[in-house]
Amino acid sequence: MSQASGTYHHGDLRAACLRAARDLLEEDGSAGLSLRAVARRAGVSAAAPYRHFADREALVSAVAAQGYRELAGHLAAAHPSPATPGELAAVAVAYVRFALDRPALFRVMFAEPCDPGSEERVGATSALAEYVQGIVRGVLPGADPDVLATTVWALVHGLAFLYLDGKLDASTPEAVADRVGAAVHALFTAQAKSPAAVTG
Amino acid sequence: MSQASGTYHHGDLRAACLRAARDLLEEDGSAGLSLRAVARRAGVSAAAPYRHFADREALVSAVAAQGYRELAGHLAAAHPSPATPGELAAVAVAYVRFALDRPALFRVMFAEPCDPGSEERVGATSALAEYVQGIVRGVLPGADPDVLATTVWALVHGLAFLYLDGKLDASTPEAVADRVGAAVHALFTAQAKSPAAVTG
DNA sequence: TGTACATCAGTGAACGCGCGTTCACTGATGTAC
DNA sequence: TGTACATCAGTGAACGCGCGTTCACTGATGTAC
Repeated sequence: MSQASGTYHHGDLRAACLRAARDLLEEDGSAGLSLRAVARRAGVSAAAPYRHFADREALVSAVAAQGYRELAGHLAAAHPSPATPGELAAVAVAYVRFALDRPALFRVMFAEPCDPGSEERVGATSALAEYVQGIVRGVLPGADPDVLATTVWALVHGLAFLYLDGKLDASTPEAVADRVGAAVHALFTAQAKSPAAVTG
Repeated sequence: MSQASGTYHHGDLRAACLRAARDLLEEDGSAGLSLRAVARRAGVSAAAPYRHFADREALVSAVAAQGYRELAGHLAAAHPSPATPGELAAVAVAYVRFALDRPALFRVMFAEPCDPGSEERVGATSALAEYVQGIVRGVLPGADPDVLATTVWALVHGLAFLYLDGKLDASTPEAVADRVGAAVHALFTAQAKSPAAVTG
């Protein structure tokens, strides 16, 4: 991914643009994410990115899609196939950590209604949704996986945003992990005892 | 608020600007929210808004603060002082409805880390946080209100975003209310049975 | 009640800026013979 | 192996645009005497 070996003229400009976009995002926020700024940072003329992206929108969608794939990778790394609430909590913590470590990217990923014109982006988001659903199905086979999966996702997603907005204390990784873990456990405790509460 | 009675030259331009900003937001998304567009829509010269807002940032913060106050009002209207999980669920549904009815405003409210320079905005957000905490304290006096309040808030907030992003079916108000209510009940069922799951 | 004056909300022209996008071009790469 | 040619990634100049913001101004309002 970062080898930049297959160079034509300049190198792999498409990858260089995506990298530049990621850097700009974390430095200046989404407002700084312009095609011209990306070209400047990649050391290339303003028109060069048009060889690889149809327009600004396409660049943004590609960045978001990359973010979705990275997020899925991080979740899998936290636990490849969680089967208990505790293991699922570890995945939840990884989700929130991802948001805290790449705040601007995370915001771009969820800032706009998903542009249905970007196949790459649509595919990446639905893959993530199915992945979350699969995890929940593994942890709690009895419940309606669709309903419960979105409930868990909502909880974790909401925690991520509240941390990002400074509403919760994110000063230490431990504090974050404790709170996220406790929240997930609370939900699954309820499910184990009375699944009808969510499925009914 | 919308009486526009105390007119000087043009009317209450400050209120007119806020209204124009709200309209633009829902029509064009946050990208369309420029000072010039607001002035145009209010039927006034491009420089006029500067009599009421220091800069664009101030206008955006004022819009967000107005949103926070409106949201608090909607929650209170759903139930003035919820004391049971069922009543709290009604408030949660109102929260999600607010987001679905004013998607662009909701996104502006939570799009950026709260600018600490805007007293109005900071005040409105912390008032909302305390309000949520107060509700949870009323519903479940035994638990640690801070921890549980943020957990509930996160769940509802996350549901709002997933609906906004089209990840959940928002086609009928009933479907939304059912899912939101079920999610809140799940969390509180767990709390009633084993509060240590969240507080510990 | 009438006049003189201070206040200040809104005007309109102008500034410099960075943006997205286009265009004819250049020059390195890869291919056919 | 060497030459001719097609391809196409990247150039650089240019376009028109809307933006935020400033400035000297105008003219209605409200106040002091």
